[in-house]
Amino acid sequence: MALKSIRPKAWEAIVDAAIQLLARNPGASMNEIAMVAGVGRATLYRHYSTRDELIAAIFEQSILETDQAVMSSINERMTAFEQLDAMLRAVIPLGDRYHFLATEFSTAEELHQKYQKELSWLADLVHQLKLERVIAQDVPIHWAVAQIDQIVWMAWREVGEGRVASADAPNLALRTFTRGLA
Amino acid sequence: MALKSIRPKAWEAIVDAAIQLLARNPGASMNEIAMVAGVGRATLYRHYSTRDELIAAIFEQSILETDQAVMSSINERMTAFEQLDAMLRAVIPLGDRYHFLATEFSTAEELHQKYQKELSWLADLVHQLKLERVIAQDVPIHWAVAQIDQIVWMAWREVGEGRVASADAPNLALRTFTRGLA
DNA sequence: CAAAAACGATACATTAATGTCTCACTTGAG
DNA sequence: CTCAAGTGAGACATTAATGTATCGTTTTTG
Repeated sequence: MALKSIRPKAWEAIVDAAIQLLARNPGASMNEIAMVAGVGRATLYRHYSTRDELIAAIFEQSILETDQAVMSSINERMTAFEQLDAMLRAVIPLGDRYHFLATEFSTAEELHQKYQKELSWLADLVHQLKLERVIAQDVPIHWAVAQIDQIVWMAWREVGEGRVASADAPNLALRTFTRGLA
Repeated sequence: MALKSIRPKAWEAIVDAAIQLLARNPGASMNEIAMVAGVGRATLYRHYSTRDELIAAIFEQSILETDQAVMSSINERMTAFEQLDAMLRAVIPLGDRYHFLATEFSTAEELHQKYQKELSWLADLVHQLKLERVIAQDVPIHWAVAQIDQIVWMAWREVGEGRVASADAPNLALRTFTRGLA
């Protein structure tokens, strides 16, 4: 039963293509997505019968992947600072997926709640970073959370454009977040 | 001849509404824009006969306003650091306009060149900030420029959402840029 | 006040995307 | 090999946005 399929399953290719396109251009059409996924438009609709359904699937997938990446790179014995470091290293390569969450696509209530849960995790991390004196007390939590979002997306993009080596990106991001560019 | 019109001219209301909407949602329709501008859809088309034309006008207007705001708040005798400070104070209230530039809307060649000119101004500023030792030498210029873009947009948004006082925003932004959140 | 310009509302053609459906073909499991 | 499931191509209806045109009314200007 193992080694079933050499090439990726259709729905994986579709979700990948959709994330890739929609993260950069939220108006991308189903046609474009199907083409980039290397799949007929009809097939796309067989898997996700509406656009909203596709977006919900992407959302779910994005949360799953980033969550998994973060959780498997973190353990209880780490300081908050070490967790931030690990989190950046794990998540920056998934920058497009991460950014898809940050842009809060659909207005569906269920998705919104899952997203809020993710955000509150980040807010907790920021709170602990304050306790560890990594972050100053007077920085608004929302500001710090937003800054993390932006830096992850920036790092992913700069790597994608070839302006920063992928090995350097997490260091640059962590340093920019804590110490700024000075 | 003075005191001609009490209420703002139509094209101003249109451009304002368009910037406001398109900065948040690049897919906003001409209908929405007209409604928010408090103007009939036909009137919108009388002023800007295509969507692209409207976008070009917004682009031009955004460059004009931000350029003007920056230039009138800066003089030759300032250090680069002081210029950065002044620039943030001047530009953050225009965050939506600024962000409109940063997202590089249309693919028209002429617009792209004007935008590049703006970017190179920023790159120069970053270069001087390095000479003044405000920014570390090993930070990629693109990274610093992108970080300024993001911080301006973040600051404007946080003020708009009421999470940060408008008086605090420029300080927070400047500090985050140079010293990070530590 | 009177002519001219601008406006709102509305109808209309056009275009592009969405979502449905059918049919012929490929592929994989038994 | 054979059958069933999945696929690609494409026709089709529907919907929403774009852009054009007309008409009666309001606003401005001289």
